[in-house]
Amino acid sequence: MLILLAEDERDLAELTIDYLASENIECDYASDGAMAVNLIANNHYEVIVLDVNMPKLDGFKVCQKLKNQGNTTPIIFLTARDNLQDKLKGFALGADDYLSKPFDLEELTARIKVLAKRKVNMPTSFQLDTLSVDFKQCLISRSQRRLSLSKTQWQLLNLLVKHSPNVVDKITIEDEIWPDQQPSKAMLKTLLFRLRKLLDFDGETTLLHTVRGTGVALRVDNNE
Amino acid sequence: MLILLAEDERDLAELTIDYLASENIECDYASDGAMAVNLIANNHYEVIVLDVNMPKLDGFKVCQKLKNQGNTTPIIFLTARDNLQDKLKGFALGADDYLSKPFDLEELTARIKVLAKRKVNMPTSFQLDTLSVDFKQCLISRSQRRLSLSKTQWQLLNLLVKHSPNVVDKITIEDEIWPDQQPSKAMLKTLLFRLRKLLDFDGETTLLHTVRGTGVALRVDNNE
DNA sequence: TGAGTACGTTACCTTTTGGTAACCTTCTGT
DNA sequence: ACAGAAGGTTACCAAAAGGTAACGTACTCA
Repeated sequence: MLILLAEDERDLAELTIDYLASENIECDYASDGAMAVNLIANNHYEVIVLDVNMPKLDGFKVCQKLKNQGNTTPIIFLTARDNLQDKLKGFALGADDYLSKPFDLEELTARIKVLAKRKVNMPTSFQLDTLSVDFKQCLISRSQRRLSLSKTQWQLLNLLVKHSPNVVDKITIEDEIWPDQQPSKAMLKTLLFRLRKLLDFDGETTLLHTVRGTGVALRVDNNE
Repeated sequence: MLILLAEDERDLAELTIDYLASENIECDYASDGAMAVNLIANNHYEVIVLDVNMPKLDGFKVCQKLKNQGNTTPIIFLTARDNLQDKLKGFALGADDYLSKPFDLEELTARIKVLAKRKVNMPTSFQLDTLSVDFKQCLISRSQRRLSLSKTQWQLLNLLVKHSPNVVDKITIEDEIWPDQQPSKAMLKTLLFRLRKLLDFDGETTLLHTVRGTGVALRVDNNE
């Protein structure tokens, strides 16, 4: 699970990030409001933890901005002051939860998990040529024909879809699918081969294009 | 908006009810856990506020009971003790929020409103193919045939219904059903096997679909 | 107290997978 | 044109995932 932590006290942030990591919650980190807005614009977080007091843009402003953009990611505010007015302001702005510092890391974790559990959205379906994919349902078909992918194949496809029609380079793929350590170079070759066999059969247009020396792209390519 | 307040201190309860009324939140009131369970069975509340310390059945027990029945109404715990262990226990049981006494009525109001807002109104009944389920009454049948599920089976079914027709990840299921500690991996297998035996018998369409490497989905799947 | 149920565990078997090596084929720089 | 590199294809095997059955313990309820 990936969340965003926006908090200007570095020590506290570091401590928090370490603790959350041990609970399998990965953190992106912003040390001020502007950075937070930026990260949020470019990433998908399951929960956003916002310190109220931050340089550049305070937590309230960040929250307001998100809500104005129609962003519905759950937000937890952190505040140094145990100030009722602040809390109410936070809730009025659409906060989903509120913690006063000092807080227990375990409690933060519990609250993050509660919020994450109820959220849903992700890019769910994708169409390209005669290929259609629904990641939520884990359904995929090419020209009406239902296909069945293995877990790793889904991962790879997901990556390709996310970047389509751009090229995803081999390193990126390897890091994503085998985060622990490098597989033999043959592995990717084989994985790709197997996925290709499933997607690009018979008379179908080729969708999985190798870019020699770089990586792979998922797209329709009329002239080649 | 109608909520349930379960709290054994009459004075506090009265005060709270009055205040909430001024905010257009109507309260049903239970002075002990057993009464709370009773009221919940016969009414529909948008939020349930549970005191942890109550005669008959304490707040935790009430919560557990609800979750076992597949009830998903948001729950806020109240506790006299500002005790982290209690909080964590509450969250583990599926609490959505937690307030320590003494609390500000305005804060309680704010939190109630937050929870009510995002409530997704789990439909009380669900139909799919020849399967029909009524969560409120805990009734389930397939092709007119009445089935009887255990509480864990209800929990699982509830989860599956909530996500249907999407795939529910094995991890999600395990976290939901055995929040405390990881069961042996065989447990889910067996649970699923048993539920499947109940739901997908004889000539009925398969509704419980395993997605290898990922999880399970409850849906009709015509072409596979 | 005793039958019945729920549920955790273990064991066994089948199917699917993920990794590897070996061997082609195509491309590229010199 | 040729050597090497990059990529494609295949076959093989061990491990993982899943389905099924059976067993024992604990709990429930009369």
